Amino acid sequence: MDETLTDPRDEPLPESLSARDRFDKIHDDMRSRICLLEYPPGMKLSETELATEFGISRTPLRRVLARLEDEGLVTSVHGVGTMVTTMDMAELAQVYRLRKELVLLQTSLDTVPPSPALIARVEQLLGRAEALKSAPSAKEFSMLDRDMFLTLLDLTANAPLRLMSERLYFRTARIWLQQVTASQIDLMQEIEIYAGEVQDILDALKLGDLDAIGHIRRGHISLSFARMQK
Amino acid sequence: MDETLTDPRDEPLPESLSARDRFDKIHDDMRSRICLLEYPPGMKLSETELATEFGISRTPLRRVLARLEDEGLVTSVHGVGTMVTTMDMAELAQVYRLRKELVLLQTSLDTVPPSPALIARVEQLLGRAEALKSAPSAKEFSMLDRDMFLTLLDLTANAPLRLMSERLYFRTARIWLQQVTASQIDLMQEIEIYAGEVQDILDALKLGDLDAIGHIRRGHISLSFARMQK
DNA sequence: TTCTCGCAATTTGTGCACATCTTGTGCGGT
DNA sequence: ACCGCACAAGATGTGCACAAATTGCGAGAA
Repeated sequence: MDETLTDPRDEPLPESLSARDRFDKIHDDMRSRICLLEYPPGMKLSETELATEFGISRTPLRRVLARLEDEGLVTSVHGVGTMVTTMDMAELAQVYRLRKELVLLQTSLDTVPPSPALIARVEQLLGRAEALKSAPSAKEFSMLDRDMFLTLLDLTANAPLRLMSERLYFRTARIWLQQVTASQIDLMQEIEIYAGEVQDILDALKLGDLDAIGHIRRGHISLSFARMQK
Repeated sequence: MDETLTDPRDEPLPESLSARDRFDKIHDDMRSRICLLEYPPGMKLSETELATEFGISRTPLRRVLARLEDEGLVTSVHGVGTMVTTMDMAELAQVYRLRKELVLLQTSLDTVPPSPALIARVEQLLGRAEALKSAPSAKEFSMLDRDMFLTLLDLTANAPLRLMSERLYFRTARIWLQQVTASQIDLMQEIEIYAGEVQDILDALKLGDLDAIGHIRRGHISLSFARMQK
């Protein structure tokens, strides 16, 4: 691995953020790394290494790890280490069953009518989905799915629902990506199906039929999990 | 306030728990204090005072506060302090609307048939409810409602659903208690209604009709919130 | 009197050294 | 050769001192 002590990715880090902003940034970064399998399940994370990499001390980094542990992405054991969690099928099934229900609530509870800006964002996402057909990439696909999820989350104004849905999503996203990477799912087929789903959602958005969106997504989650199990 | 430096309540604390157990114990304790209005909304909490009271240093206590902040029970601001959060009606309404939906899932998603032990526990709770009629106490009522909630949570085996429902419950319980204490709700009336609800739930439990329980509870949550608003 | 500026007190956030716990390894006995 | 125990290495957990940030108070000028 490389020798850079400062964060080597993205922005050159504006060097003066509030403590809270620093925390959020590092948390999102770590979560992203875990969900994109940069830190695969079972991997041991070193507090001191991560601290020096982010240019902070162990104390604030431990707060990030504590939150990731609350979210179920890592587990820390005294004297042993901090490991990225894994998930068995039974646990995964529980999360998927719950997500299937919550996705309906996302388009029926405290909904906000889709703004033109939101529709434009989905159109952009559709473009990315179409582009993936000619250049398949599991990681790009995963990022697209994440952006799509976060975009559609704006359809509900119910803050607790948004928070819980987000946590559940980030809990399972990496497992799905892992299955794809292990070729247990045919990537090209998934992309085709996904592009079709985005198109359907976009049509429903333009019609303002939020209920339809909920059921489209529910069906997609259900089938996606079914394909994972086979 | 008194001068005791060690935890004055419950057990004499077995003095040697694992770090994780200590954390959980202090967290549950703090959450309980907040939900029973011992620490009312807006109250400023002192890290150093709490640390000395629990007989630990600020470092592990800060971890507890961080988790409570994640759960939305307190907020910490650099240079200002840590305050117990308050909730406006709009936010409260969002949580209640979501809880109304989740309570249905609790008796329809990954359900486990009610064990005789669980039924016996509910029968005990019914006894407590009846006893409250002759000796009304807002705090006792709140603790009864909490125990009832946690007991019925055993009807679902879906771990993520259990976790989320629990967090949402502890988020609103104190606000409800606050309204009762402020006499904006007639305590005696609430107890009567509640005892009736427990009886209905018990009957449904004995029949194994979980779906009925979901709708009984949903109705109760809905009406309870309606009475709060008036 | 009133407004403004600045300092001091208080509180949370951070860095670092040390305590505690687990695990692997190697030595010695059987 | 094998089993067991003790110790060392390395990880997380804790305590403490200091840094950073906000707020309130008070002195001084207009």
